[in-house]
Amino acid sequence: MQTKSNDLPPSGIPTLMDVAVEAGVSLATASRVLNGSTRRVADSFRAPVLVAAAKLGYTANLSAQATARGTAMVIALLVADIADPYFGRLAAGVVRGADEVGMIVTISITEADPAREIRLIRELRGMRPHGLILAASRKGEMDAALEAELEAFSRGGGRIVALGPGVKDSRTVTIDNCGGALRLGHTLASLGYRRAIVLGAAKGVRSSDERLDGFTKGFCGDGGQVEAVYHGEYDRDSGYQMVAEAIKDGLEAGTLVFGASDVLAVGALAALREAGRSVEDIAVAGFGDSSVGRDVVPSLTTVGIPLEDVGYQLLRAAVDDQWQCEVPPHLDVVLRESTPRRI
Amino acid sequence: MQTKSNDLPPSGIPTLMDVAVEAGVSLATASRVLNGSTRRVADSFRAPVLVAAAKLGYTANLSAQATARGTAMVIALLVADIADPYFGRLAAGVVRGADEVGMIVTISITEADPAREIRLIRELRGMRPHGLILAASRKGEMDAALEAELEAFSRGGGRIVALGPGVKDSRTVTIDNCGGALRLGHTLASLGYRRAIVLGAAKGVRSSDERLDGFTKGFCGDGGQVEAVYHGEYDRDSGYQMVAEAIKDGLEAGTLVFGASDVLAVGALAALREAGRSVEDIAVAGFGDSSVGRDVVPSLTTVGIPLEDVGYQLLRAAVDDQWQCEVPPHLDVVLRESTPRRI
DNA sequence: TTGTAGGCGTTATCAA
DNA sequence: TTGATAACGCCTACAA
Repeated sequence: MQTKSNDLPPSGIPTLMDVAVEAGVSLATASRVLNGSTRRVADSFRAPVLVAAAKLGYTANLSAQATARGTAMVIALLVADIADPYFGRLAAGVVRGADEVGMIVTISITEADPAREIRLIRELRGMRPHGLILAASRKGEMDAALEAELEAFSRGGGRIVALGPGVKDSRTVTIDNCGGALRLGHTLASLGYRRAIVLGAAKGVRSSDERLDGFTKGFCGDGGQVEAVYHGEYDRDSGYQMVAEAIKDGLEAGTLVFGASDVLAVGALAALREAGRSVEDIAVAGFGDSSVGRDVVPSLTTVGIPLEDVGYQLLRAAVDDQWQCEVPPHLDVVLRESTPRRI
Repeated sequence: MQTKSNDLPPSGIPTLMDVAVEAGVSLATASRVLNGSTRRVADSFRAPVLVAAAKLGYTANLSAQATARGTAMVIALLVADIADPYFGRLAAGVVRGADEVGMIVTISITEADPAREIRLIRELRGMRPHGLILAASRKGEMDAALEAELEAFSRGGGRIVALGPGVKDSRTVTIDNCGGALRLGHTLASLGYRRAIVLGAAKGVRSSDERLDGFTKGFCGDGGQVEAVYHGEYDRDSGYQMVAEAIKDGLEAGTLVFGASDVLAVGALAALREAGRSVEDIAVAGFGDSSVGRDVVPSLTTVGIPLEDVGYQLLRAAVDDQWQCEVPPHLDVVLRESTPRRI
């Protein structure tokens, strides 16, 4: 039919060349009509190409496209643990946004291990992704090796987006931990609470520090007093332990327990229940509004984080050409049964 | 220093060529030592290449590699909703396995929408991924269009892995819903329960049907009796509604409520609590062992699914050359407070 | 064992 | 506007 003989894709998958031949146009023309180009092509050429592509079931080879363009339509997302619903919700927002702009999201798990994170970035870099989203909660300072790796990525034209400040060469999206916790402290003080103990992750974990600080500001600024600060890990058992210890230390009736994360608060609830102390006696509040807070008994007062929105913002930061730092989303206090009114 | 002048990577990112020049060897040699090849190269050549690569911070361009090889070191994972911890845990297993073999995982969300799923597969196909993992719970039969899309992928040399049977040209990994539910029914009957009502998702959702069937077999085979079957959605509110209705229909003391999923059971628990009925009166059991079951009060009896292992198996099925169907992992019954002994 | 050269599927430059 | 043709970065027969 044409000069070239192959009519059916020889190797299984039709290529742009197959389409061009089938449509009787040049490779360049086929490329222009099928894959976004600024240049216009006459309808008399455009139509047959479209027809041929549809008939052959053509799909652009993204790898080839990426090699030719020098960058792939890929966003690499790094989280600490995708089994954790916190990161799951975040990832959902990222993927939704990526879908809107025709990007593909790869996902990698750092396990909160800096060395691992570096290795992953190095591997990922090989894909020449359009953007790199760092959402693994980082403890402490940036490693020099990490910085070098990021610098290399950025020098290659990739965009770096970080959840939380402190990453060089990056656009940053923030969660207003401090503000949310402050409002929580304020609200609870206004409910009549005057004494509190607070539970955080290890010292130096930023989100924990911010939440503890914010809570303290809000609570104390309104007449409350923080009587003890415990540090552990961000997990349920740790919350349990810390409160068990607090009980041993002697916990006055009417005290409020604030956990810097919902899992901490849930652990606290369990410890209190086991010790036979009710919410009328010792109240509990958490942070994050993970789904468990709704189903636990008593249901948990907490601060909601619109994680999916945050994920979406992270993605926009990665793809928008003229992006500018938005104000972090407002975090709402969610009052439930675990903090009954005291006055 | 060499014939070619460029010593520093001109465009930002060093290429294999840069490494070869720096090391004073041919492109082919550099390729062989850096990127896996069966051929051996003398140490006197290997060393300088390694040094040069390290010095330049070389990373293979995965896209170029993929175009050259015709297939990318990528596994495309499709789930219904990554914000759902169920899929989150599954994804964690997939990613862990992928990491072991140096593969990258892309993640896409079907929202349980078949049309969307087809579109996604079509897009993904362009990446020439090594494998495609279909883990979005499918309701009903396979669409012909989907089948065509999968066939095209498979014809191009890609491997298809599905969670649950019914997908053509695919390797299948199964969750033993029926067996797990059967054991649960059996166990509860042996605890003294004799009457039950069961809560499922919509008729036709396979996992729900299997769990309901299995439970019924186990429970009735052991002297129990299923008195009513309710169908709704796989979510908490639906569980709440169905039980609220059941209460209206009249729920005898001593009855057991089995929800085909933990979220259903948690909703059931809430409805019972609101109606002032305790676990001593009406017991509840779920399926899946999602984390909420541990923290809810009373804690929830359920069947554990090792979802991360399942994810890992899915990945192995995608990458192992001589894979063979393994027996599905054993699901353990997890007895907790929501089903106190009746005898 | 090493190097040369052609090919992978696209894009982009530059004449026509 | 269209169409050759040279990149893009890498792999791999094939020849040395």
